[in-house]
Amino acid sequence: MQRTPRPNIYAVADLAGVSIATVSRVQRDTGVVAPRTRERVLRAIEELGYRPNGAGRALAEQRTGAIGIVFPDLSGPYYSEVIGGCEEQVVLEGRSLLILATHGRERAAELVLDLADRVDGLMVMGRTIPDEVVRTLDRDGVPLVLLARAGFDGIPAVRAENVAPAAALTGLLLRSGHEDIAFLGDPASSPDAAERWQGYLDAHAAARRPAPAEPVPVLFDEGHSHEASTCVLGRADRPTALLCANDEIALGALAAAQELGLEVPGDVAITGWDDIQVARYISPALTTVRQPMRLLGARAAELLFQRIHTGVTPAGEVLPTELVVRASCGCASTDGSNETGGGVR
Amino acid sequence: MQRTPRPNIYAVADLAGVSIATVSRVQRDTGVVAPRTRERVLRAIEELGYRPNGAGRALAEQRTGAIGIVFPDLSGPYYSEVIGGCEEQVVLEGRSLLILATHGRERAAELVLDLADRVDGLMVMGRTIPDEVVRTLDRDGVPLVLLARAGFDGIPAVRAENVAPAAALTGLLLRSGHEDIAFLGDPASSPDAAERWQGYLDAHAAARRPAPAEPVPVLFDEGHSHEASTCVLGRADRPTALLCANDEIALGALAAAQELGLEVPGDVAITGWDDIQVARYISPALTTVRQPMRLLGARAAELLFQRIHTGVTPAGEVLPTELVVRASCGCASTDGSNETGGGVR
DNA sequence: TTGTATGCGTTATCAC
DNA sequence: GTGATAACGCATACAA
Repeated sequence: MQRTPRPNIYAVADLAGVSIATVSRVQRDTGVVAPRTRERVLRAIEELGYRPNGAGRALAEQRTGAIGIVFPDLSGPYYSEVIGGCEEQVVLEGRSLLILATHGRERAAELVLDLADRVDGLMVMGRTIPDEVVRTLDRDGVPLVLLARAGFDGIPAVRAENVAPAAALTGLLLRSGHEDIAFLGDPASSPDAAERWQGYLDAHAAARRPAPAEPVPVLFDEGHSHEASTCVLGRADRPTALLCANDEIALGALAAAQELGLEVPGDVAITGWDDIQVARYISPALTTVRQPMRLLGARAAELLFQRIHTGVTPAGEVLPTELVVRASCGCASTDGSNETGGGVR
Repeated sequence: MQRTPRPNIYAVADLAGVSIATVSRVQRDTGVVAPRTRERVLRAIEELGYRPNGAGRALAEQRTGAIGIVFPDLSGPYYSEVIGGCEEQVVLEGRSLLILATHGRERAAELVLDLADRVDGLMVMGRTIPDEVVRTLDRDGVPLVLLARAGFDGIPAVRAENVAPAAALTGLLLRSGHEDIAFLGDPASSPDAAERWQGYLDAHAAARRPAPAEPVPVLFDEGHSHEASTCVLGRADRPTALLCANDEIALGALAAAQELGLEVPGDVAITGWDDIQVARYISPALTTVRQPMRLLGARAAELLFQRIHTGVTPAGEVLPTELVVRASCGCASTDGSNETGGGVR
């Protein structure tokens, strides 16, 4: 295997009979070059198939041309949608997107710090890394935008509203006569779950209902939810409604309910969050809260670029969500679909 | 905003009272350093919060520590699963993953070439870029692995079997008495679609059935399929079965059928491909071909690393798929689920 | 055990 | 218009 070394700027300069400065000028279309010289250089570039080395350029320009995004993991439609929205903006900017999933590893912080040194800016989702690490990066001058969580220390964040729609959804269930609503999700695992739990509490307080039970701490995972739900719904004093922190959890709960011979929503009402594709196809169709996942990624990227370009730190954003009432909660309006909550806050 | 420049290796060396060589040695844990010196250097690194600059390192090491993956787009569970499998391997290797979606842009080739100069190797899916560009990259010495397509010019590829399971699925429909099976998918749009169409043809030939109609060229998109399916199923001489090139297409077809008041599978049988999450939740449950999406990404990454490390070009791989027979095709066995096709070829 | 010096491939600032 | 040449930040052969 004859490793023909990739031609560098010197090879082009030699072939064209000019200096590397001129090659660079032609290549980047900066500065003035005589038409005939330009022609020669272009021919040489073409002939050698020259393309500037990324590392060399990055070093000289003091920018990598890439930005990074960090997730806890990549499973499920949510992350892929966010990535999609982000990627689109990134390409529009003529940059590249580096993605990293920490999978709850011990080394997570280390991996993120490493990534930070290969990009011009970073988007970090939820609690993938400790706040302390985020602060370190911020102080180091790495442009940062947080995702799906509140900002802090002046670091901007893009997120979707949680508390208000969670309260609205809970209120809907309460008004339908449910007195024992269980919350499935782990407030400690993500800011999203925490805020939805808060909304659940708020609704109970607003309705002057007794303080409800503790949350059932399940991960955003169908399998895990299936287990936990089987346990919760198997009890004699089982709840009459499950407010699930996302759709995957709701799916697991739905499966558990059906296996236990429980009718949904007759015996137990179930709601989710995100409005993933399955939500409207499953039977009964899932009542849920739709959040603009693509937009979440897109806006985060836009804010990041704004920050990189102007140097000023933009304010964060809270994107509106939409309550989607379907059959699974037993409170469906006549047409089985309803919208509310858009623009709250 | 006081832009404190990030400390470089010289700053650390100064503070520790050593040369940059020693700092590098300590930092990379290469070479021998006196315990006391090491201690001083580590303290300096800690104090300054030093982390080596990616571009500088990449330039000196002649490797970026990143690899890239190129997709046509990022929508749907398929791509996100492939990325997930890939990302896992990449992190295991201590590298970063760059992703790029071409979205059928004119500039696609340009974007990919640009990406190629920022990574140590590239994975390219299907027909995202012309073969000619792939060849250029290969000749330039960029380690390449193709995804979801056949290899060529000695470039390795990882893909899942298509022809055999498509033929098996078609055969199943033929044996169930279907005489007019339409193929929904565009063989020209992707190698996967092309091979599935080929399997469809093979099955007809093997059964000595008349040459079937031309494929209905719909994209891998639910909405687009919905339109096309409405048209196809609205005809008086509508087909009695639809072999859809993937599950999204099948979903669109299913919706169209139901809107037209057609029973599935009674009036029209429908099959998909991929076995995405919705497939088993929708009603009727979708008969489909499960392909190991995560594994596809993971194996491609592994092959790429093998290539990068050893320099030898590994052979490509064809991963087994699994026929999942559910209700939508009307040929379900007693338990409504069946498996076959694994390991064919 | 440590330091010096060179190279990695660009960009950009000066002279000319 | 064009060409030397100095950064850019790091790794490493070679000296000491």
